[in-house]
Amino acid sequence: MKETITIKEIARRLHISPSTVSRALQNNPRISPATREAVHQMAGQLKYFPSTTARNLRRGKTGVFAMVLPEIRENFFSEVVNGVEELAFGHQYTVALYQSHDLFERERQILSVLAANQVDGVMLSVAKESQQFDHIQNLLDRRIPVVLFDRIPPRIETHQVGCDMEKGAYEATKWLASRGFRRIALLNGPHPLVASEDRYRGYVRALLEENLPVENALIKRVDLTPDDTARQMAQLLSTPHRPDAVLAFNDYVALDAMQVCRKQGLQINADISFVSFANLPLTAYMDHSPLASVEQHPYQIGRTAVEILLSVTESGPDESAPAFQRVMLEPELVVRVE
Amino acid sequence: MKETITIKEIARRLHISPSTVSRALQNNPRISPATREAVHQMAGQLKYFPSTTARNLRRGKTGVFAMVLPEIRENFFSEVVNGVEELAFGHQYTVALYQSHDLFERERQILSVLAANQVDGVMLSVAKESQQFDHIQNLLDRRIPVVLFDRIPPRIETHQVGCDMEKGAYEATKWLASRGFRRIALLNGPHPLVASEDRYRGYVRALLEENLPVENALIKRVDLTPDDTARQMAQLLSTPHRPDAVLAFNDYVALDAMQVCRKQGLQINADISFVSFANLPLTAYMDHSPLASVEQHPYQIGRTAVEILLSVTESGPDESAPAFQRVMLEPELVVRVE
DNA sequence: CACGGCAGAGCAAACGTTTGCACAAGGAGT
DNA sequence: ACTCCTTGTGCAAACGTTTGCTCTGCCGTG
Repeated sequence: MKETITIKEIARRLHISPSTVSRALQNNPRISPATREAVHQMAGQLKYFPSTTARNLRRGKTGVFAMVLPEIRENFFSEVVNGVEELAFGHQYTVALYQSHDLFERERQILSVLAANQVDGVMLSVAKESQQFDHIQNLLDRRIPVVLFDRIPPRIETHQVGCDMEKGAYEATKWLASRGFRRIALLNGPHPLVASEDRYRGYVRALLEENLPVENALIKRVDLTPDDTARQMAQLLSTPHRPDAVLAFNDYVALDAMQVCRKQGLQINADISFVSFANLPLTAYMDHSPLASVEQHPYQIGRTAVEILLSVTESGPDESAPAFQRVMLEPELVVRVE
Repeated sequence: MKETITIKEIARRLHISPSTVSRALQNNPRISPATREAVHQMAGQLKYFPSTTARNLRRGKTGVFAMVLPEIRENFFSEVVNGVEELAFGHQYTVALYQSHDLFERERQILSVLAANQVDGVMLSVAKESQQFDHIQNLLDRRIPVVLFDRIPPRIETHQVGCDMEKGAYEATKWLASRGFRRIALLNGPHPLVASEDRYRGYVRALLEENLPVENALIKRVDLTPDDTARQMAQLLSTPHRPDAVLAFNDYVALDAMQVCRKQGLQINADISFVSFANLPLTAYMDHSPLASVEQHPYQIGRTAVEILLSVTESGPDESAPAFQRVMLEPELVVRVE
């Protein structure tokens, strides 16, 4: 009973042509104020909504930005999405969400769907499994703009936005040193992640500057599962001189590690202290949270990613200047008041 | 240089008609195996991907389910999204994400965009501000299926999926009573939310069953902001006989309330205990978490919402039987080991 | 009076698919 | 030899917009 009402319908009722209606709705100056007004009124009266699909087909755009990330439930990522949605919605773009669950195969599948759907842009944080990146190149070959964020694989020529974790690790380590800690351990992330290397470099740079020794026994890598974190932390504690402070890959790792310490009877922030990355809001509620955390500004990362996509989509398609944008946000060391 | 390659292109190269190509790609039995094979091969070779936009226009579908919720960063909601994405992706649907930030006006805006975009289905958890629901009815009038989840407003004739919070509150309260607590307070949510009423009824029912008095002084409503929670909790503590246990609207409220108690020198789980809703994973890391929490199975809620949408979209459009589905999941009281 | 220009509006093609119907050729049944 | 299916394919319209071009008056200028 409810016929979808189109531009043609409006035209029919007003005894004018569809093209005139279209132009009137776009406030094209070539249409007389009188007709324009009439069209707008009729459109309102009939509750006309333009068909986005038809428009997309005509314009060769979909109005969709895709967001591909490992796990939406991780606070960091949902905060990124928060920023993305905010800005994208303001510019009439739809945000399509996809989770890789940190699985390479799933990531590949997702990107191939995106290629088919011809989205206008993709924001991607790669799965920790991913070691090979043809699937990304594939999108680029199809002229779909890609912004890599946070987890940025090497050697892909495209836009990126991240937070300078080398600096974050450096500052965190320096801060620990300035508070008198001498045996600072690093509970780092898995190897494939560039973010792990960044943290490592910052950590080492700070230690050297502070004339503290860099000891292999104090540096562990975890695969980001709670089990492995527990294992590695236990190892740290079993060394002859156990660390008096730990720089953890992120808050989740820190929390898991702290559990281990507690179980071994250590008092957090007294016997051993933690600093980590991410600044989870919930740690504020804890009795013994990490002393400090490196804020990565995920909301801002999300906004920036969208800004980049908007700038390449809205402006001319090519400009013959590829000019990939690479934004590196400044981290911020947030010290908790104890 | 990279021409988008279409069905016509394949047709041209094979000297057949576009319609034949289209049918061949759909494995239509009317096409001979030979041509079908040739088409598939050519498609693969040219890396052909069908234009989803064109197809959608033709079919009058978009292949998009929209997800509208207050805040993605709230663990409960991101867990729902997790379930939604999982199932939707498996059925080749795109999940479009929108946040209302608990603002009615924003919610209205979003739903009107969705009406225009002609999404194939909407999953909605209303903003806590929303008191009036014409915007939802609007979608329904446009024949867009709507599934309301978690925050379900009254008097809207459409699909719903929620978790029985009356029962959850009842069991939580009974459990507290069984542990010997006698002055059990309720830190409830805001009035407009049906969920608040459900909790209230369950709470009262349990108290009556246990022959405990229902005291207005022990029942407070918060607007879900930390400030207000702090205010209401302080009031609870200032009553002559302060409560020995608190049933909180959700974990966030519980955590904020616990902060207040701590500041007043009360020992959590000794002087005063908490039970709440949501079962945030992070509370597991806390030294003093709520004693128990009512798990609402958000992941399952998400899956169920998508199942409903799939059932109404995939099957015939109308069947002349409106038959709205209403699913009520069983909550689960999760008791923490201390 | 002729001509150029301009304002306002319409025609029709295009975007890439899908699909009802028509069509051709061949084989089988009468 | 005639019709009548069957099988495989093509024609063309449709989905709802957008947009380059054309067309018709009309006004002002020379």
